[in-house]
Amino acid sequence: MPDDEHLLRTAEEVFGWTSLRREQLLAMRHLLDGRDVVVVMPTGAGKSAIYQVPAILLDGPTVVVSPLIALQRDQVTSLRTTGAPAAAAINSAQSSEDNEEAWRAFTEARTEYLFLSPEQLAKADPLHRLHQARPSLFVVDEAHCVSAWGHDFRPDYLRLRHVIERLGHPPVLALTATASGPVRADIAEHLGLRDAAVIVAGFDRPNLHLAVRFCTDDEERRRAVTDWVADHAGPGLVYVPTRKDAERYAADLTARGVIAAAFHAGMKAADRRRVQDGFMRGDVDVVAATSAFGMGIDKPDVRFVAHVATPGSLDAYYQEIGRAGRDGEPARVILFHRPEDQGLQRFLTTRTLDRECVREVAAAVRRRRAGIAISDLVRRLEHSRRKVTAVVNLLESAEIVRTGHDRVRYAEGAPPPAKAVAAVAEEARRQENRDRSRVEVMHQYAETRDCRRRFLLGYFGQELDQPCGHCDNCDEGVPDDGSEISEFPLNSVVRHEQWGRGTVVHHEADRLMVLFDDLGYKTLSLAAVRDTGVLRRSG
DNA sequence: CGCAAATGGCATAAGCCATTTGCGGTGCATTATT
Repeated sequence: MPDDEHLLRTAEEVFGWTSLRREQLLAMRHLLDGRDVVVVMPTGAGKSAIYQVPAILLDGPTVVVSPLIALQRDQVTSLRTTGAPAAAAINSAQSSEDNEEAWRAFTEARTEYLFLSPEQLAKADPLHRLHQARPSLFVVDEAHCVSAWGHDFRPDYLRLRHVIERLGHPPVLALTATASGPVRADIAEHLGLRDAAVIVAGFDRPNLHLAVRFCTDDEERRRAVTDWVADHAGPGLVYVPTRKDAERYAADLTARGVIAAAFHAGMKAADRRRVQDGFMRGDVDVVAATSAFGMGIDKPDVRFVAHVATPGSLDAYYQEIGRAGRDGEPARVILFHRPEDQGLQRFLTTRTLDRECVREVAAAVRRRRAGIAISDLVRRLEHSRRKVTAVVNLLESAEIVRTGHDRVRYAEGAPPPAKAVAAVAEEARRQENRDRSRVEVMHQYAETRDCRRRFLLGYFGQELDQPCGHCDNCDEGVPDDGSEISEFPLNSVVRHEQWGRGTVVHHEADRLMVLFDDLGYKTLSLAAVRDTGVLRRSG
């Protein structure tokens, strides 16, 4: 029987789905063929189905890496309402008895879907048990976390490629709702995907009206935001840059008669749950939140998402505004912008490299000819696990060390530890520059006079040849000054004499924005480019 | 980098100004104490 029929029949018999979307079917077919797949698809479009169905047809259990325990729980619960085989999660929120029982069921092949954090997979024992169960499918859910968090906050995300290799590289599926070109490449690279099929559904959300309001000082902005929110029907979200602002905006809004609550990672778990449940039920109308709020929130009727200050990248911004208007009804997206906000983002993207720690890790690895496990490094050195892991990751991308299936070894011919520090610092600097350039693009979105949707979609590699007619700049009338720059069309590959290879991502008046492979995003003046001839098309 | 809180200097004293200092976002897992 052909794959499609198998898939469709399983989808209907087990899950009750009478049809599958073209992209879903395509991704599933690749997985059955043993191919790695990256899928970028909006929330609610049925991303989970892409692994849930083939999991049943493939002989062996499915491992799902999920960033939040709450998400793991949601997935297990939702699978249990279907006719699918057993699902379980293993994490620190469960008792060790429950975890042990889950492992037993899994290794005895009584469980089809197992949900885990990347941190679980960084431990030797869980990895060993996983290996024994011979999983036939490896899924990374919310895969943008690999790129967004793996480089510093949750470095075990960058260790997943070794986990995948250890498991014999079963077909890997990376799922996310938001990923620009470089983020997709980052995901594929750091998961060690081989010739992955990349399936990207459209990014456009035409029902969202996009706007930016410029504010000169903080007090003016507070008034503008509270006025605006009080004037607009919820449910809505107000994203703020700090925990303190979350509290303050929630209080200000409450004083204005809005049923509002704060949400940030500094709150007690019980309070967070209360706010989230209240928002889902409709008891809380507006949540003033830091970036902690949102993953796993799938509320269809969010009528607005307002931002106090720009987040660190358009990727993050798109992720956050994507929570508006999922029901397809009109929703408003507005950014209350102050150029000074960039300061915080610059601070947050600054990587303070502990050179001494790098030297110690490098030296410790080098002493062990046979290699050393990260957990042993942590035991020997006076640094946190997170820090040691992040340093190993940096050493690895600077090609000072290599990782086998469980140990880190010094690379043959690599410079000694004292010199390795410089190479690592260089690598860290490159990453910082890329992050900074993304902060800069976010800033340019806020200041653009072009159609905002065109800017946003261009960033994600999707061309919009007409102004959208549904953003503040279009409402004002986008100057039609031939922003087509014919010699460097959108998405064309270019080469700069100093900066190397890049891709054109945006045109505006007499400027073009190019994403360089090594440097990140840069804005170039067309006049200067024409005069000097430093930029050429290449392919 | 930008902002707010803390500190310090002035000196009839209290409070005002200038300067310095500290802080700023995401979660997992683990472990020692109530």
